[in-house]
Amino acid sequence: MTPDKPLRADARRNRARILAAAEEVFTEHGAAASTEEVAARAGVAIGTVFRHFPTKRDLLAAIMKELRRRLIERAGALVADGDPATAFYDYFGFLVESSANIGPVIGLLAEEGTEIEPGDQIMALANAFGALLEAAQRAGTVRPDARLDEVMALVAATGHGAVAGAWSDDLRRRTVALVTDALRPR
Amino acid sequence: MTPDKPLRADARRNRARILAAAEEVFTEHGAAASTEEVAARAGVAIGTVFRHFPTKRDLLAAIMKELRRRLIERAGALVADGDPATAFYDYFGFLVESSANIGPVIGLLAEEGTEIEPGDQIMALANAFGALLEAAQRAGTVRPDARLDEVMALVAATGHGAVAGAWSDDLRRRTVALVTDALRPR
DNA sequence: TAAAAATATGAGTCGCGACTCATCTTGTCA
DNA sequence: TGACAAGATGAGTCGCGACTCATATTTTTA
Repeated sequence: MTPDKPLRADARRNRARILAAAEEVFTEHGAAASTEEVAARAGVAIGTVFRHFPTKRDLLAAIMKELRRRLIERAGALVADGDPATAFYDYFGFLVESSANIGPVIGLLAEEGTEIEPGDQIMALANAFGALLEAAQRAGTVRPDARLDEVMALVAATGHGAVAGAWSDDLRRRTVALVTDALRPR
Repeated sequence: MTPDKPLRADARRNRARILAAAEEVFTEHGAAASTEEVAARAGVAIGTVFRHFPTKRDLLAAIMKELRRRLIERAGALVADGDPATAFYDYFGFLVESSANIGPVIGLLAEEGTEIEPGDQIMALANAFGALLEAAQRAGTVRPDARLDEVMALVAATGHGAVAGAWSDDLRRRTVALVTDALRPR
């Protein structure tokens, strides 16, 4: 992987700027924002954006990949040195909040129909989250019959709701509390 | 309200056809589907669509209004002659399933930024749902501290998740069960 | 039933946004 | 430092989809 020739210095810098700008722009205006705006925000000509990401989809995919990497990293950190009894719930809340970033992007991608990535990153995320879940179940803070797919569905749902519905911080907190309550043992 | 002159017979028929076609098309392909496709499906020229709904947004709004009307109607029916102990949960499930229709439409509308309707229909829905909630709380099947806004947030969340994530029927059922579990008294 | 009014038609306009390419600029390396 | 290749530039192309309007058709009404 990544045996690609090393980029020239300015190219590397521009690529990073574009990614950062794109994340901002798409988070603000949704994935329908124009590539031109990304270029402007990055302080770069539009041709440069297309040199690095031949397609708008490629650009979106790159952002998603980066976001997922961060999510997985965080999960890894929690697995390594979080308190098993609470790490799961911490991560749950973290994921829901992150959805505010991922949400709009996923939205359009889903609408456009095609799949983005050959799932190994998704698998990595699922594995990490699964580890947190099991640890919490062993620690007795999550009901033992809760399955990973259900829990992930809950995260996705709550995240989407938080994004689409523009919930207040307070409402989001209470809703997450209610949802995670469903996962606690009786 | 609606003091509008009576439409000509063919106009009334076409308007209905367009609405039906639009609901189908937007449900299938999301709100990004073209107006031309709606016209084709309705068996009508594109100009006719724009005569009835001067803007694509108007068309979407009309569909939303119709959907909401149905939701409210159903709630009213349940308030009138459902079992208070279970009607709330029935309606919860009904709403989540309906989201499969509403979801994509809401999505784009939210993304486009503007509000759709001066909320009285929303209020009517909230009131009806609130009545079901209170009845269930009196009947002791919903925890007394659950607030209406939280419950609506849960519905929205689960609905969105179900749409965006393309959950299987089974997964959706289990997830709804998990969520509604959070609402049962301990 | 014939004029008048309402409605339907669909080719055409317009703007926008993804993507290209001929040309210019800059980093790299001997 | 010079020359060459990698990269940057941005005006221009292309397609698509929302919306218009002159003309044709249908319903209504007197």
